[in-house]
Amino acid sequence: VPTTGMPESSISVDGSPRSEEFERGFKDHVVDHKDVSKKRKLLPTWTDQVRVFSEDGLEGPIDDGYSWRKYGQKDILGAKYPRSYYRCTYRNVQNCWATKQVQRSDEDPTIFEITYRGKHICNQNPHTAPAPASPEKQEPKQINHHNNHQQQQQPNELLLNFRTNLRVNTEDFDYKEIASSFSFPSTSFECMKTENQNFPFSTTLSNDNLVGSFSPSFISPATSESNYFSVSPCRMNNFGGGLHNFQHSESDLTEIISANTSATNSPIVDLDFSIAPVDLDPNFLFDAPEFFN
DNA sequence: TAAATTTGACCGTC
DNA sequence: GACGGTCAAATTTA
Repeated sequence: VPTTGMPESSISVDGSPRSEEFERGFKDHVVDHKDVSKKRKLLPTWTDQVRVFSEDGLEGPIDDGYSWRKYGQKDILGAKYPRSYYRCTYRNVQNCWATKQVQRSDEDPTIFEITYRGKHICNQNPHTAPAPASPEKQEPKQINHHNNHQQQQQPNELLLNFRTNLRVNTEDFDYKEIASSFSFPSTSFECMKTENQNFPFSTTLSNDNLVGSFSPSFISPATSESNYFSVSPCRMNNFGGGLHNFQHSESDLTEIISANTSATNSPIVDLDFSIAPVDLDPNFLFDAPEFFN
């Protein structure tokens, strides 16, 4: 299959199509593949980790609010389970280029790592999105939602998700780009601080390696199972939702943050998730206007 | 019958 | 050449 004219060429840095690029990509079917590759790398990318409880009998519907169409599956070297590739159902209709990859964890098959790439620009109604039949048939949906202006979730739906899933959220973002222009939302910080005792972020992200800004306890909390960070989903929503829009990374920094919403070691979950998400703090600083596209 | 999924092939990167 | 990501024809599902 010739890949010329691949519409990915129209993807802008933040995952949103730029009209002129879009038109050019379709009219001329001219693609600079190097350019495509660069832009792919620049797409905002973040990762969620989701645990599915099969024992509670709730296999779904668990939905992240968007409609996805599977377009591929690959066996990954060194991984027990194949990786599935999904794109937005409305890719062609609404030119929404959001994609995600679902990889089942080797260590714990109930955990799915979902890597999102690109932001949804489609105008789909989250509550009319078709629900997956089961976590086995289709990947589980993450419990935390990177809420932005396009995605909201009803409390009932959240409740269902929390009952069915265990966790989680990770973020990878371009510290290089945000380091000088970005400050954490004060509200989220405050939440995390009070809730997690000592939120270990430095408010100045200025090192070559962002992970270095985290305390060991942040990366490897004293939980029994794994490297997950216990924090309420509501906080992670704010935190992640704020951050993932700023991922323009060419570095592949991954797994910076994980939230553990396990019923066994995070009893605060049920208390917290009903709290309405807090809007981005007005002090949140942006340098790049295209963040808002 | 339209939409979604499966799956082998293709392509770019390393 | 190996690997990961994507395409699209074939197949399945609703």
